Amino acid sequence: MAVTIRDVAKAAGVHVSTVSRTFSSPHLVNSATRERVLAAAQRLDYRPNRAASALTTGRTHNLGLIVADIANPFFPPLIKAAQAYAREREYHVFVADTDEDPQAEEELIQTLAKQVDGVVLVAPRLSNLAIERLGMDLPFVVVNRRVKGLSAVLMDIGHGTSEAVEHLAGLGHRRIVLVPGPRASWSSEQMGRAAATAAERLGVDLVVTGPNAPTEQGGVAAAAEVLDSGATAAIAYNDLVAIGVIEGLDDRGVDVPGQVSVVGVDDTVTGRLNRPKLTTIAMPTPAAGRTAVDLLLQAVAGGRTAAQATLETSLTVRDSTGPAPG
Amino acid sequence: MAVTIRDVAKAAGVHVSTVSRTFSSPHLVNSATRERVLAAAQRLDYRPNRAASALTTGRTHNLGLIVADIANPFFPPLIKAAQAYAREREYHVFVADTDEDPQAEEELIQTLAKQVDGVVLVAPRLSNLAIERLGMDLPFVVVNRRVKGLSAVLMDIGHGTSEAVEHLAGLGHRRIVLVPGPRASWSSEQMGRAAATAAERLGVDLVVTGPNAPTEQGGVAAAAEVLDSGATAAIAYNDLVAIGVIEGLDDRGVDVPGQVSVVGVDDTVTGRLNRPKLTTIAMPTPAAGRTAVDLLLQAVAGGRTAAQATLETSLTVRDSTGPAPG
DNA sequence: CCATAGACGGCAATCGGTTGCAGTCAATAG
DNA sequence: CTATTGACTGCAACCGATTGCCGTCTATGG
Repeated sequence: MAVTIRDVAKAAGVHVSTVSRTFSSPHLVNSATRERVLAAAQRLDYRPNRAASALTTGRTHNLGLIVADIANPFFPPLIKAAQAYAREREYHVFVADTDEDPQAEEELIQTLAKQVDGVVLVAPRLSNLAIERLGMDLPFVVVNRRVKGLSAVLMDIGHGTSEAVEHLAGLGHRRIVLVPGPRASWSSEQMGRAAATAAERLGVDLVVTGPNAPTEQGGVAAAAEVLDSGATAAIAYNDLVAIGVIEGLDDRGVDVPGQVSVVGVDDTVTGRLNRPKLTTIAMPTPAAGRTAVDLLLQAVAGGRTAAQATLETSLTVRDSTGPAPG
Repeated sequence: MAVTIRDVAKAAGVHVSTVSRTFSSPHLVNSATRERVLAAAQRLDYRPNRAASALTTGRTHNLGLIVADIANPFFPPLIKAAQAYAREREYHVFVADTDEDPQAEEELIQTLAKQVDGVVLVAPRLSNLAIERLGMDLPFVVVNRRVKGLSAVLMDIGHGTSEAVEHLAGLGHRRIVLVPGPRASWSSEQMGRAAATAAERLGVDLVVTGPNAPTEQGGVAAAAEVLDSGATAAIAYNDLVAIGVIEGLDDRGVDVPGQVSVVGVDDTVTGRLNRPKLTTIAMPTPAAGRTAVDLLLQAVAGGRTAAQATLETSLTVRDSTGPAPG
């Protein structure tokens, strides 16, 4: 039914192995022969059967991309970029979603393992130990996490956080409250550290609340704490939390940015379109997606090199921050 | 290296064909034998190689899901649901993104064709003819489009649109402006028709502007036309456009919903978190994703049955609509 | 003019499962 | 007691592409 390598071989008057070589190692076949084969392939609209080649070579030309929640606005730009970049390199991407469940994550990896050449894990929920173990069988790249022996892409929230603190201090804020995410989050930690350093350097007070759910509700709930802290500016774990905080403050009749300034993290569409437009620490998610695929393909092709890439973040100032009141 | 069917056969003391049958047609093997095989498989942590089975059966157990733009907030919930539903049925999903380019779409389908059992096309940009042609080789399901001979999932925007018009008329608006999307959009057409019918029935004026880009910018640009129309309420092509319209009106000092009411379409997070919270026609995107996969698997398993599923939309009232001024 | 290296391309085994066919064995009918 | 049937299970030929090995042919050096 479908056109196979044999049909092409017959049409070009050569052996199947020659056809195979024309595609996988062209330098091994005489250019005249090659032309003939390519012409026949073209004419018959031949397309190699990847399953067959996967069987012999062990390379599927597929990658897995595992995220916590596709619908969380943080992920789509990363998925989009990773997928486009992979496609340019003749790889297809399975996208899967764990619904934030570590066990689902592990099962997913297991079933995916045989069908992909490698997997990108974005902000995995699994324990390091589990990931290391899985990493022995299959190349992995982790994003926003550090796991011994695996390549990693880290979005360094530290720099952006410092910028945010400087920005707020520059606007006259003397007391800033940090509204972190879930307790175990790597980026929450990074933010805390960077904010503390910057605050000390600039002589402003830093208060930390939380932990909070990384959602709008989490932000709404945190609004009370923000007010109690006596701070005039808040840096939230991500844009959703920031929006929640703004909403919670609004419910209490507190104006943003008039009375309290709020900074988000991620630079999602949602934040960009929010009103007031969110000042936010932009995460280079498309670059992270591309870099992750890049490192993964290196690991697939090359050897056990565990490379690290650190991507910078920076502050994007919009309308949710303003001069300190008074 | 990896555990194969032969290892399991050896461990269980049976022939490979028996192992194969224990998995693919259990009823053909004696239950005692089956137990033994399963135990051995379990012990060795055997996982079938899908590439191998794809080679003989022609079934890859993979599906393709093609959307215009992963980062457009309309798609992620659909992708998420489709993927989860497919996984329950032991299918994996390749997600790919055409960047709104019909040619990329066609190429993508071509390269994907050999590696999937079927493809879901969401709001394809290709011509019907091209899709029909491709559909001869591979099962397809189209979402929000009708193509002869193919299964389709339609989100009937008509009902939601009528509700929106009724809602606005009930609030005293006598003149409503429709802010449609791109000229060729199927749903724009549906909306136009439904809005006209409802408006006539209720005796309110309906003005149509556009066409507009389906983005925030498109909405901002359309704000002037909205004002010129003299309408006190607008129904936009989607949430992004609605947000743009609100922003454009705000720039001109027009209050929403005080002076003009605005209704969006899609019910995206972005709209939900907008301020004012968007009144919107909710699209059942997760259900559409599931239904599409469902119909696709039917087409894959069964025959050439072209089923149609129509999903209803309905109005979700929030804060961007209010009583007509005056 | 002959030996030899190098370039090319054919041969066939192989990857891991699947499946039509046939053989074995015990139970049942006659 | 024998023929027949049905339930299992083994055998081996595939699926489509890859690749190590080897033979052939030509060009080149001595």
